[in-house]
Amino acid sequence: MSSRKDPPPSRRSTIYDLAVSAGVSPGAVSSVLNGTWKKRRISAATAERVSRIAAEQGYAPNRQASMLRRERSHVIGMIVPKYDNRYFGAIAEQFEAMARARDLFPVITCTQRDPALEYAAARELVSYQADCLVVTGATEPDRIAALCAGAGVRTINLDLPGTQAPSVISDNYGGAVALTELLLDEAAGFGPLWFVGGRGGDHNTAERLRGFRAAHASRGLAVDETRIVTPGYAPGRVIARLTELPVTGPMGVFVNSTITLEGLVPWLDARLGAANWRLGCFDWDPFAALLPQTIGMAQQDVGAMIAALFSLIDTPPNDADAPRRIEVPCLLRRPA
Amino acid sequence: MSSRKDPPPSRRSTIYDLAVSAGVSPGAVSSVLNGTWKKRRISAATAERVSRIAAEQGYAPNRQASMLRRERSHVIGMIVPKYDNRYFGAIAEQFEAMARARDLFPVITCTQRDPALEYAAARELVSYQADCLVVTGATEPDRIAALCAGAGVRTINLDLPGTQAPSVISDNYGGAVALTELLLDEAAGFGPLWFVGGRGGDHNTAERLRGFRAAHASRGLAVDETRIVTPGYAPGRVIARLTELPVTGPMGVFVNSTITLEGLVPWLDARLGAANWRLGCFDWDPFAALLPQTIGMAQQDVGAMIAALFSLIDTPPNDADAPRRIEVPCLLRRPA
DNA sequence: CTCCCATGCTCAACCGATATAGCAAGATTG
DNA sequence: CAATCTTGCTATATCGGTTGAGCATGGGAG
Repeated sequence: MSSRKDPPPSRRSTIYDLAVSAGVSPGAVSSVLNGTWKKRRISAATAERVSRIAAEQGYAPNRQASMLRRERSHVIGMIVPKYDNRYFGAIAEQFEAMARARDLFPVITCTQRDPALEYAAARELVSYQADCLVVTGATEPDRIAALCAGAGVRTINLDLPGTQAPSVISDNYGGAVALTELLLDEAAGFGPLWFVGGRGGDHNTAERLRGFRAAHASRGLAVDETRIVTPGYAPGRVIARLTELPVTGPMGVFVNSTITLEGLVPWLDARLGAANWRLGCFDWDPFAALLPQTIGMAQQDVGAMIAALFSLIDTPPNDADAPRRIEVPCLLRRPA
Repeated sequence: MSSRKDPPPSRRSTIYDLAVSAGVSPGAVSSVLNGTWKKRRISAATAERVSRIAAEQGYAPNRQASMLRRERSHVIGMIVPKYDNRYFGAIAEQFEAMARARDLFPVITCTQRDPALEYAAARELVSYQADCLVVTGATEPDRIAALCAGAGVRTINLDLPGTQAPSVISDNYGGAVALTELLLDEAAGFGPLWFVGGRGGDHNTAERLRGFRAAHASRGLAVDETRIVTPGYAPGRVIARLTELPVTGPMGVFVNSTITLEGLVPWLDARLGAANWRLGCFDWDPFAALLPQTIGMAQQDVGAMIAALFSLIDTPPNDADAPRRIEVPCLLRRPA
């Protein structure tokens, strides 16, 4: 029959309830449920009985109490700017999966590219006793690193590097060289290349621009400096700047993010006609890859980046004075 | 000079440290920092002094300790299937933003469309004492609702409805009617429409199919049952099924998700040629909207859905026996 | 001058799990 | 048969905030 009505339905059960049901002490219950029972010399029979009763009552341990007492919380935090593109989406998904595989509890929070929110979110995650915080694409990673250092929380930067903590980033330079060379090959008839999107001060944009220039230099080609347009990633700002410039005729464009591309495509189609421009984009999107103008996309290797990230997390930071920087090569994707 | 070396750098400071620094009791510090100091008759002067010292020492409260003692944790959990499309990305972002605006701590976890992981993640969030759990696009929402009911945690279903808890979903029927009518208008020359993607048993697919049929019926058109292909959302399975069918000539396709579409586009382009097919898609993606074959997209109104979700969260569930279902109209988007 | 109340705090008992120290009973050894 | 070891547990302090109860002090009323 249904013995489902026995436990008080209002409050969730604790190890004390289980202890009463099982006729043992709360300490014994605790050690059974957290797997330390062999070390604590609880008999297999008792362990089995307690586990069974816990399962029957649908017991779920109170992590707050557990974390309060334990040394490490097993929470691993991540802040991420947005979920509106495949790159950060993949980062979040794979980070979660790898964290779970290590029995860590991942807490990801999205900061909307807002520096104040980035900092506030980092504070929150410190309050939640995260053992480690992964700072993704942050505008001021070092400020967050300082905050966490004060609280004894490890930080690792992802996507954009910092100087106070180890960083895992893409080889933006190499990816940009490859993408630029592809554009120079395939969009040769579309005039000197444009470089569109990103912030000038931003490390990734600077590196990609360096690659863009290097690819030109290696072919003895000059870069048209008036065609470098980096007023930010937001399409609105990019288009506003482009509108001020004499944009006519065929265009070959190195687009610095899918976010920028999203607004750029309809604008260029309207301005030039669909046949009169070609693009290469840093970052990959499956539908953007299918656009007739797309020549190639530099896909950041999220799998390798997250693997590198966890290799840093797993190995203790033996030299505090030399924050490492790991650069992961990009994958150049071309339409099928 | 730098008084930064005074506190022990190893451990983070607690209210007890602050109490010593400020010359008051830990209880007073607590009430100052959590805003209950007026009610507890702490003087403004003391409150200010304590706050200042806390800020100076970079104090961050231990949420675990706080949650352990408090009645409500202020944690609000969400499980979400994937981050690889705009729909769930927008859901996650807007959920976070609204939760934060209410001073709740959102914890979102991604379950990879895996029923076992959905259940495990829900258990975890119960262990983290979430006050409320939002179950998004779950295959077995009622199983999770039962789990949470046993622990006294409220649940609300999102995207896919359940019977044990209130649900906020799109008006899939209405959206499908509108999208089908658009296809019947604009892809009239492409033969009887196909309906591709989704699981037959899935509530959303069933509703969209109902809308698809209704739009045909209202024009006196017959639906070709052999052209309804719903072996799941994964492009691989859809293409495998299509490959068995006599797919030739022009096609007009109602695509049941951007995930399906992602694999379908290159396949149809290769099979039919880019000019010989048209699509309407349930769910929106900015780049998919730019494909030359796209006639329209039914965009689920995430803003309205999340608003409805929080209206349910904010209002107590007065009638436990009648779980409400809120259906939010979709937005029909057409290429510019 | 006493009574009463408001003010501004302190005290201490929690919340639930963890971990160290230790106790009782039986098995083994000399 | 005492001494020692092993087994299988219990008792309890602790993690860091929170919160109801309560204790001084000072001002005003009677």
